[in-house]
Amino acid sequence: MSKPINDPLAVSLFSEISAIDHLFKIQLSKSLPIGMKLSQFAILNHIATLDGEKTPVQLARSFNLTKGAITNTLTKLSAMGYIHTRPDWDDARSKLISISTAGKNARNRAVDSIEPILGNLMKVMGAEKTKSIIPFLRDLRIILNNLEN
Amino acid sequence: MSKPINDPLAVSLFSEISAIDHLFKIQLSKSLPIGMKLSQFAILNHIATLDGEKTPVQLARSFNLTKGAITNTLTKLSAMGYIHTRPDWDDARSKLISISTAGKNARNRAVDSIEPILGNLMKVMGAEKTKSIIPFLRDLRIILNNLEN
DNA sequence: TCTATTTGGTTCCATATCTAAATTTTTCGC
DNA sequence: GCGAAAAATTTAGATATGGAACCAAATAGA
Repeated sequence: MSKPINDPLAVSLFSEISAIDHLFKIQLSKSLPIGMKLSQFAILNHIATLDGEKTPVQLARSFNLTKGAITNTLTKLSAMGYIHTRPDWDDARSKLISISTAGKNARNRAVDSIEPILGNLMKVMGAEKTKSIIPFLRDLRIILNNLEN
Repeated sequence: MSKPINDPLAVSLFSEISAIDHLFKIQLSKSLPIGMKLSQFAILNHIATLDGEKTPVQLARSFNLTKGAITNTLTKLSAMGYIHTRPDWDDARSKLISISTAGKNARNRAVDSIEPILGNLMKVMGAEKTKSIIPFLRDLRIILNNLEN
């Protein structure tokens, strides 16, 4: 027999996460240098913190986006001079993306700009408490990421 | 003096939340009845769980969207017969939105369809653990929601 | 080796959202 | 009553993203 549980706990969890994500993105988008969009910052920030080279396909996997979407965003980042591109000498089909000095500066400007908000949030929420939450979120993200498509 | 902290904890927190939100929405969108979109389900689910009437402006505030965006989505929900609309007898400028039987059915179909995923997630993550996380998320959501615009 | 398949990337098109601003109608404070 | 504010709609347009078709290069296998 069917047994619809309709888990209110899961609904609460994802409702809160969805709301937080939405609200934070609103704040973040206000902090970006003019001309830079959220999708662009996400990739720029990812490359900046990883501090290495990434191929478009790797980025597509990291962000769970299609190759076309990544191509689109990388084209814009390149037009703004925020990234460098070089061939992959081991695989002529591929290319490697790295962040430029201008890209680092733009990224840092954005991060500095939201820093007050982040700092205040951490102060209110508590660093220890926050730190204890992250593993849960990471596990959840990994499980979701491994679901069959 | 300026003291850029560049809080890696906050970066981790919002990175994970963003990834979770994105991944979950992918799964959810696959579970929706054909023709129903994510933005429509979000509103439908909101009205269904609240089990009352809402004005477009209230919905716009709940979801942090513009009135235009809500009008757009409500028009589509109405065209599909998922919601009812009636005048607000106390304020002729306003109107009240409620969910229809067809809307409830469609919403329940969607929820039933993701139920296996949700159930499995809760089993893996642990109901108690999840329950202990929610207050943190709710607080964070409230703080973000109260930030100056 | 030759062929079939897979993979990295790009392009093009469709569509989902959403914002912003202008507009209409109604309400409300004074 | 009047002017300001609020509810809802309309319109125009920006953005992001998926999906499919396509090319070129790599790779597996017979």
